[in-house]
Amino acid sequence: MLTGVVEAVWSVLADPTRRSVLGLLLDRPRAVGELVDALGLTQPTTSKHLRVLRDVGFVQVTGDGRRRIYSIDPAPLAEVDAWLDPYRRLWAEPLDALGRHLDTMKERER
Amino acid sequence: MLTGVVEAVWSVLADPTRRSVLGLLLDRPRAVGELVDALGLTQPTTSKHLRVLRDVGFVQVTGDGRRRIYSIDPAPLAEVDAWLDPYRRLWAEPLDALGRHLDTMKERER
DNA sequence: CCTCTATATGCCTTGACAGACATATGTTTG
DNA sequence: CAAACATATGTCTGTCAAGGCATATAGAGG
Repeated sequence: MLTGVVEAVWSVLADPTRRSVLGLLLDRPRAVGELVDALGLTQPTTSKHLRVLRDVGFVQVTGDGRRRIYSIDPAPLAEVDAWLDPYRRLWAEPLDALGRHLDTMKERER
Repeated sequence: MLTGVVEAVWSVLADPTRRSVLGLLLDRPRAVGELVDALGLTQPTTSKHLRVLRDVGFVQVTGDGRRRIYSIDPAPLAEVDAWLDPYRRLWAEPLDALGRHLDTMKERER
């Protein structure tokens, strides 16, 4: 429950390349070379993104000989899901929420 | 459904200050001054964050005289929720998903 | 052991962005 | 309308990170 990690989760997801990697790994685990081809980036650049993803716990790596197979780890995404939770009522019962907002605005004085 | 907007949603949420703003507005709509006090930032800096949030649709502003009351708009958050959807099975049925992953790994040949 | 292949790391450049300060815009009140 | 208040915008600076290239590490095969 390190607070710095929570912050990191969002910055990891802020990058579209890394979200693409997660999309590819959602399909199935993949070796680095596959990801390089799919992303159209350099191998070093790809490896660096994988490093970031690994550090924050989005992916796990299992060594298959000289290849490294990366697979997804859902824990950080579950954290995002949890963060979203208190906001869900806003689109779950939109009319109700709107009414509550208007009431709150009237109640304001300061 | 502009693709650039989807990208923007994540970069908006990448900033902890802006996530704090959303948290404050989840409680109730607030004027800029309130947010300045709560965040401990300069008023211009706060206004710039609000500008970003507004541009991407996270907040709406309603003018109450010289004050500007900001309230939350859940649409972009719902987009994040939708993005998360395909990943949810990973922590909804973890054992099942793990088994499927292992199977997929064996299936790999290249 | 030397080479080839697969992946990782170091260094560098460039661009984006958060924050501060100064200032502009707009609104209320006297 | 002038002054005070609330908010917005412009400009500058420092930081950080993404991407490329060069290079280091590590396993596989001859």
